[in-house]
Amino acid sequence: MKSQVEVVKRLAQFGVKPSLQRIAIMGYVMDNLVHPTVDTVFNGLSPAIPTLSKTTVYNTLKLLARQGAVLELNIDEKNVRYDANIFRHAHFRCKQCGSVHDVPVESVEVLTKKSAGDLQITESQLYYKGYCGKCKAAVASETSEISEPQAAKAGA
Amino acid sequence: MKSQVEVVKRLAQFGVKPSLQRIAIMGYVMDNLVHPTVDTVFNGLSPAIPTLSKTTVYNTLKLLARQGAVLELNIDEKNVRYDANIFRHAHFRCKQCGSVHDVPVESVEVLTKKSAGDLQITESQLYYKGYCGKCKAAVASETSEISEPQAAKAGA
DNA sequence: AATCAGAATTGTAACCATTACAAATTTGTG
DNA sequence: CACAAATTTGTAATGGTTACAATTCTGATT
Repeated sequence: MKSQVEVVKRLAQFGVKPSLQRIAIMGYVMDNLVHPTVDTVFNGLSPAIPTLSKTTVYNTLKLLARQGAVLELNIDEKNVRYDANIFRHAHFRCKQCGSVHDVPVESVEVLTKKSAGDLQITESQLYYKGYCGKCKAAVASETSEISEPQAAKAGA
Repeated sequence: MKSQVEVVKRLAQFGVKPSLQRIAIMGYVMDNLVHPTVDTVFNGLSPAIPTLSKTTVYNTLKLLARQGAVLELNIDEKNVRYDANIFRHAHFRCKQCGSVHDVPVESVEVLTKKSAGDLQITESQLYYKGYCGKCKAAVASETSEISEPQAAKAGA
């Protein structure tokens, strides 16, 4: 549980004026580094802030992303995901269970801001896809076994 | 204009049975390497194939992507984009005009398939964002005009 | 050629994440 | 306290994508 002070500090650092909702949302994302979606954040805070509107969650996360206080991930083709870890790192999404994991980037220079030709680069994202530890085994056995074409879906 | 033979060859190479629509769609994407959206492909082919259904374009492009005959780009948060250039390269999207450009990847090893810890990586995408040559100048003059309190902070 | 099964295509109707918008509430300031 | 600006809220669209059932096409067999 991040202290309120740390959360407000993050907001201030990126020029976001604090409010009850903004502190709660920023705090939630800082506490839950599992790359939550808007719905996840909303459902997580809704009990504590019953008046919270989903529109506020949308707007606030967009604001935080615009100001650089959080990262906006488009690795999930369904929903946008948010990441309070703003240090340089890559992301991995499991094609089976949909979970998103952090991946350290060893060759940092590839992601560094720079100009390529006449393109002025301001941001970059490195996305990996594949199968996470839990799903790897299940998928492997599925494809190697002859039986059930669809049925075997091993509890993920 | 790619020859029909080349298009059919691409389909065969990735195990896609050819049909009038599939050849047209695969051909369009091979001819138009500007990372077209589903709508662009549909509008481009619609005059020549008046009976074409947008659902077919959706289904076919998804099929081609699943088989590896084209790349599916999620760099545009609005629409999925498709790329017939399946050689390893990165992409850049202009935050102003939305155009998507190819970017050669100098450090190829970062994008190579591998296993990171217990993650089995099968695909990767490197996305850059910023301002293209055309928009760079316009945006620069905009922000430098009168010093705005917001612009200074958001620069990061 | 006629038939028939499976595959591919089509069109319509949903789905659902996201945004637009206007009203209501809160906040800061004199 | 009062007023203006900023923030939050709820509802109503928007629009890309998918589900689904009906139709059409393909290709093998007779």
